[in-house]
Amino acid sequence: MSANAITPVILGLLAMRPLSGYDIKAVVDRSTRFFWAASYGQIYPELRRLEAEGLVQGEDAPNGGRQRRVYSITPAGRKALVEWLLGRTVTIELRDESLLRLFFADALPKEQALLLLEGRKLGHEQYLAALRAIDARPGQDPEFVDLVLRWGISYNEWGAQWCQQQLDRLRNETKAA
Amino acid sequence: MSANAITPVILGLLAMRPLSGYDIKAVVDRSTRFFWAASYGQIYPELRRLEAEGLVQGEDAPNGGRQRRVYSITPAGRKALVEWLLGRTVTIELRDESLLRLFFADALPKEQALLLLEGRKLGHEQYLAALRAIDARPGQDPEFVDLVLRWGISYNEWGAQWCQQQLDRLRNETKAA
DNA sequence: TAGTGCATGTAATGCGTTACATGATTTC
DNA sequence: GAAATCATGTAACGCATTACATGCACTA
Repeated sequence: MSANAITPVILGLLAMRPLSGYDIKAVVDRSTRFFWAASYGQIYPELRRLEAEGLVQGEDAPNGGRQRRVYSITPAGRKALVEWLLGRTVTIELRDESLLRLFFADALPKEQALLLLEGRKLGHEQYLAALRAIDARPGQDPEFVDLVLRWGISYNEWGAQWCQQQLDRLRNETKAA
Repeated sequence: MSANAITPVILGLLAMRPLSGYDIKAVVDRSTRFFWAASYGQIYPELRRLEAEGLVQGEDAPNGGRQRRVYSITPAGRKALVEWLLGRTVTIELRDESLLRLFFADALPKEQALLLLEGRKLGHEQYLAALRAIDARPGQDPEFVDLVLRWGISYNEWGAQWCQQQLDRLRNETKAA
């Protein structure tokens, strides 16, 4: 399997149930997008490539006159998915602009630098609200899908708390000095 | 300032001290790389562009016969940096392959799925070791640079603990069932 | 004198996003 | 009948990484 970034996403989602390219995009936008995004420009060509490799199989399933092609995973596709799941992890990339700002915040007066920390805290809280809205259906999802959602919630709770702690610490230092 | 991804990194680092393109790459590889990477292919062209815009200023500073050009930030560059620092944050992207695996781990037998969680925990612990090695010089760095390093350490501590908690929980559930 | 580190730079490549085009169906 | 949603697909664009090219200086 010569993979690119969405390959495992497609195989992983199709391993749960058959989906069209459109469906895949919609599911990604509600789930993995938080740590792994995807666009049509990747999905459709990749579905065709995976079908040519025999890892997925497409079937025309129009809704009335509206064309629609639904893909299922093949046994070979399942095998490729498991191999990827058990292979060695490489990518743990974090691209966090708010953290970058914090890193350079010494260029600001202390007051304004603390504002950046408050902004970051707010970001975590908003993210948290979005994830909790998704969490409205307990027990609906497969166990590990749910686990990752919990991760997102815990991470943002932790992140907001961390910001608050640092705000308290830095404000005390300022006062003490 | 028409900015791309490394623009603020360059301005931010030059606000601390003058550096060559080579230096910038080296500093990034030891610091921001954990949440914001950079390559020569970005740095050198961008330095020239920023110089043309008057945000940085280069000066030839050869080491013997070895050419070398050191850049400093200009007042206009400092202004642009502060604007970026106070502007609105957008990018909070997480691209975490280990999380993606966890998300699809229902495709594996429970035993192997738990192995993924253990692998993630190990990843956090290794990351932690790398960050603690950097932490060997307390008080050497500017306050907020240090803050971000602390963030990295706390984040990985939290992440490893979270993995352990989930491992305990999932193992108990399996036993109870 | 061979290898490593300092130092700059570009061309090719790969990749993903954005924007656009098309058209049917459902909903208000 | 307009707007939103379903549905597929591609071309252009932007951007960053990789690989390569060059050459000096130090050190083992």
